[in-house]
Amino acid sequence: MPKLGMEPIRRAALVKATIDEIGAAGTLDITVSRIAKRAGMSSALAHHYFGGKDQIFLAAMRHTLTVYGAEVRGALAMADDNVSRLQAIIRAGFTNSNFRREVIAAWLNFYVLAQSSTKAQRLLTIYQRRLHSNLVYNLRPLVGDRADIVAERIAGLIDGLYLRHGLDQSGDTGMDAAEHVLALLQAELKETT
Amino acid sequence: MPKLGMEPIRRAALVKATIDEIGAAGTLDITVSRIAKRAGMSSALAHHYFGGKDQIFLAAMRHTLTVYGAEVRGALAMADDNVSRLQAIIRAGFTNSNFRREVIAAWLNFYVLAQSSTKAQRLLTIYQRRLHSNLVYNLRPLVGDRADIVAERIAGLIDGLYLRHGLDQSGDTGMDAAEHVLALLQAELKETT
DNA sequence: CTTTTTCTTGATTGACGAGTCAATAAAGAA
DNA sequence: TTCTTTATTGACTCGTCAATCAAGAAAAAG
Repeated sequence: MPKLGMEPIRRAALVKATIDEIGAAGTLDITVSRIAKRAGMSSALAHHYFGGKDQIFLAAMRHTLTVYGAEVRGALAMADDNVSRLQAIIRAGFTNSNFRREVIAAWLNFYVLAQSSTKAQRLLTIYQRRLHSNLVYNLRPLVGDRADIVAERIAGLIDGLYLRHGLDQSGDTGMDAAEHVLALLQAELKETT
Repeated sequence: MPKLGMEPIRRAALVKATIDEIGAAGTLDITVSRIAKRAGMSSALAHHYFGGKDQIFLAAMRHTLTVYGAEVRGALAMADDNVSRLQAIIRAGFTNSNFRREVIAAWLNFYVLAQSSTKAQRLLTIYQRRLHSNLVYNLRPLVGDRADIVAERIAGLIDGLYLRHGLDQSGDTGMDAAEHVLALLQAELKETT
């Protein structure tokens, strides 16, 4: 009973299933069959729509990055001065939709994938550059020349907290983590007064 | 030409080869055969001495952690006040022996492994606890109640910079990264005066 | 000079998984 | 109705790899 226009639905289902499966396994070492089963279809169909495992992973990564990007843009729209824009950027990384076990596991594994896949690396670099330039743009008026280095530091802490949260079985919420980064921001702002 | 007492030599060679292979591949998705070949022996011998792939990985991880631990202890021995002890702890993570491509790749992959292997997680937790308590112990006299939270922040930044350096093809040296963390330390110390 | 212990590997097994293919089925077009 | 396009899967191929095994070779023990 083939209904037409299945492609986008299947693709979306597979992307979601991929992230969930990575989250459940904690690894990229998962089979196409399992992903397909989780998405409610045969592995052959997954191959039909995506061509291969790599491309499924890439699509999942692209999706994760897109969701994150949208979150940032949305948060930025509601802030009007530099400080609150910076806070918005930081907070966006720790919203409930991003800061979930599966999503964090996916991020971590995308970092690993980026070590061996040029395409994955390219995607990750885009994210990093966007974050960096967003930060620098809003930091410049506040800390001048130190903007670049402060941005590096903030981005580093964000990534580090993500990494640690992956293992953390304590009830640390995303907001707790965000507070760490916001505190760093405050300290850095005070530094240049 | 079997010389006696090969076991420790073979084991060490395999551990080193494992880290190098992970570094070269950027993944844990490497074969026992390749590791063995890199260490100059047959895969059968690798199995003979270690029993299985998991145990090879665990041994490599244990080794990495041990090297790091020794580095910290050595640095601590040469510092006498709290601030310089803190600086020593931080710098130890970024020495040339630790902050090399292969080693960073290995760390990153051990983080991933820890998501699916209880044994790996246990090892990583030990490292994290040791770092945390080292930091807190020396921070307490300086920042009082904030010690715990500041330690968390410093550890997070360290891990984050590691993570980012894995991809970074810029010529960022370990010392550049260490400076970031030391700057955070300074800012936090100033905060509580 | 046997016998035992340690070291070593080539060959093999058995499982698993990515990707392909041929076949089926429904929907729309002609 | 017949043809074409889209959707879908079970079965199969082909390769890879972890793990095992049987056998050889050299040192040490007796």
